[in-house]
Amino acid sequence: MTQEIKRKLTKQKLIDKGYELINMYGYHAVSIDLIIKEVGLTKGAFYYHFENKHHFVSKIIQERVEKEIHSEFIEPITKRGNPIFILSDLLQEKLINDASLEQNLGSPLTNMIVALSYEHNDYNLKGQLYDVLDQWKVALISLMYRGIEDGYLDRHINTEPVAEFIINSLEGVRTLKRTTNNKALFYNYMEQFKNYLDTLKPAKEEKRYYLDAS
Amino acid sequence: MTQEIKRKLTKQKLIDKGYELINMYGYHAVSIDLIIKEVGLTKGAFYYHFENKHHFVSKIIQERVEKEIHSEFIEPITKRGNPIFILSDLLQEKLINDASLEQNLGSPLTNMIVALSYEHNDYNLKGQLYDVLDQWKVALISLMYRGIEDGYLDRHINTEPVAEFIINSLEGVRTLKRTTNNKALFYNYMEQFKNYLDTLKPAKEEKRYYLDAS
DNA sequence: GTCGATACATACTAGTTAGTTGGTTTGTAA
DNA sequence: TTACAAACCAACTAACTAGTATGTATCGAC
Repeated sequence: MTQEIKRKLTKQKLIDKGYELINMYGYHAVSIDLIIKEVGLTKGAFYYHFENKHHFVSKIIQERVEKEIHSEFIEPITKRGNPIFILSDLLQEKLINDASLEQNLGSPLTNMIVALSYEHNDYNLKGQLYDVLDQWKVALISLMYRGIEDGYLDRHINTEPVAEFIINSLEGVRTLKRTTNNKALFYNYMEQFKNYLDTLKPAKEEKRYYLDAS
Repeated sequence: MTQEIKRKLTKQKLIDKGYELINMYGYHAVSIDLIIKEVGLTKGAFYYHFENKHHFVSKIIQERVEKEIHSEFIEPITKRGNPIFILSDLLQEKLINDASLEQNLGSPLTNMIVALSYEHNDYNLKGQLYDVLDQWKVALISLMYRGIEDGYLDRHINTEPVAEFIINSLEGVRTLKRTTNNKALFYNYMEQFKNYLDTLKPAKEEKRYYLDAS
């Protein structure tokens, strides 16, 4: 048992440091030599746990990138409620309040996509990354369907384009944040993101009549 | 004269091939050896024209990335007219109609940002990339101010957040397009982008009263 | 306590990397 | 025509790269 724990700990240390460095500098800019030096291990340890560098980054994607999208952006929207509030609260939390969420490193998912989309490998890295995006999209669509059922969203919205637009804009702003320390970028984004979400509200024809009558 | 032309031609060939390869595979994945092999030149030629690889990519940014943002996204919006039509027409053209615009290579600007933001170098690459974004933003803000003057846009919109949101979402969708061949991603984006632009219209209180009265 | 497997460490290889050095051709100005 | 410089070529280097081969300490089952 002790042995198994130590093994998993070592493997995790490599994955964590690899994730950290690759997310900052990029897959090709980070050598295995650097990673093992940073965690105080050796080549033997690395290649005992991973077949090669592609396999390594594949594990990073599934152990860190995918899980973080799940815990940070999928799990929090897997509930009932007003999607407009759920989403704006979530992004407020992640972009504004949560300073621990990497502020200038962009989005790990996009970083990997840019670095690995045209990489020849045996692990279908591109497909892995696409799947993460797809799961995220599905979660957003589900959220919206519940929102429609409960009358929070207009019945006529196209859920898939909306889900994609949310992901696109969020991944975009996080990525461009890499060029600047200006926190206003996230504040400004939140403002416009909320404006966009408002377009999803039901067209309140009845309510408007009511208001106009008063 | 012949000599000067040939010199500039050689330099341009290196820049063009470097841009093409780096945009696809990334800065660190593309070696100088590969580039010169592809254009049929040698190390001597490369280092006659460029101090080093960082200087090379710096030139690529200013000769290709920056100029393309200008000609593709800044120059076309430097005119009077309804910003909502100008912008949706432009993106329709670039994302849907113009098949020649690289379809699955993402945005060269974002690609460079992801690859070079944390690169130690003597050429302020990060600042170069930030400046391109900033020029783009300024052009969008100017477009919106003209649109406000002419009554196409609401006087109360925050032009800077709106400009940033447009850039964020567009760079986002182009980047995520790297994971898939599905053209629907761009179609869906256009749909929601237009919905977002509609939020910038003037709040037609008079008109609503008029319509309600009819 | 022995013994084999586990979890590494050490030392190495072959290929690649950015960059350098010195030479060669070619245009051009006198 | 000569002479010089611009534009390039060819061969090299030192450092780094991913990956391998082999050795070793420690753990746990018996």
